[in-house]
Amino acid sequence: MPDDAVNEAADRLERCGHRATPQRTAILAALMAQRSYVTARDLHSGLRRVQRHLGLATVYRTLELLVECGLAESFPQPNNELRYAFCSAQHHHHLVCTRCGLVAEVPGCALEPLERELEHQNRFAITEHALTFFGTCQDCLATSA
Amino acid sequence: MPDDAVNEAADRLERCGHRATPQRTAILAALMAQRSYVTARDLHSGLRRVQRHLGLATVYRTLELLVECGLAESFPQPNNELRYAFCSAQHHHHLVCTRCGLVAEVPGCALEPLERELEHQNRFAITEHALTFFGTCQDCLATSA
DNA sequence: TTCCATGCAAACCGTTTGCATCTGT
DNA sequence: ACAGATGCAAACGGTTTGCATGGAA
Repeated sequence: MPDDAVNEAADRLERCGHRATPQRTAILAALMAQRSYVTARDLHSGLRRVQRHLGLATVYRTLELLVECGLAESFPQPNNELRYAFCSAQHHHHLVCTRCGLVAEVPGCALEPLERELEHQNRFAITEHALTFFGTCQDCLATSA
Repeated sequence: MPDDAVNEAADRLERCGHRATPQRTAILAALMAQRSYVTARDLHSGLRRVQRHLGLATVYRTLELLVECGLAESFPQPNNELRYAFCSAQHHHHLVCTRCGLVAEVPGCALEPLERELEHQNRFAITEHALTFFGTCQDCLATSA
């Protein structure tokens, strides 16, 4: 992950009124370096190699902050844990590989006509939606072939 | 909720190789009677009025069973709890009212052309997707007006 | 009789909170 | 000096599990 991308994200954190401390920057960089969505514990154990006294609570608090600032998204799992992925600020959907956990962003949205139709049919004022595609990524397809 | 709908669901449970015990049928009927998605505890405290010794663990185990048989869907919440809703066996999406929690099914799917396009663009074999719309239902719209 | 299902309580585990300490401004 | 941030450990809360009992085939 290039440093300037991390710096840009750290700037956004400050613009939201929060300090970009070394811990937070490290957590942010670690999250941005992931290919798949991860748990707080994943990040914590990875980062402990570098920052020996990093607290797990700090990781949780930072991830919550990142979500609040639109820098991360949380994916509640069926087994009751939260996985996090760095994400861009604009609207997007996700492709999740069910084999390796890779999460890719799909920019843009082609759902608006459908939303208008549903609103009319159901008398429902739609304000947001969540769309995630599950499947197998290119690498995993290659591995299994 | 009409009895025959409950019976039909109970039959499916048996076809999946599980007994339709009085507890399970009661939990199923209670779930089917909900307008919104509920927690295991919600169902448990509601049902205790009728079945005084119903165990919370039985509710959890039954809900897991219903999901397994395609009779219910679980909605992991950001605050780390699971909410459940009865659902039909065929593919559908959901409309969730963020004010009252109502969950409505939207039958059918208009996403297949989009999926084909994404598969091609991203070299990703899509096997499923989850689509939920959030907004305000008719009743809540009326109340706020 | 055998196997599945239940109720109860204890264990589990991811997450949150309290609090003393530390750090940058 | 002050407000925000951190680390540690304890508390929390939803969910799962162990186990003895109960019930249907």
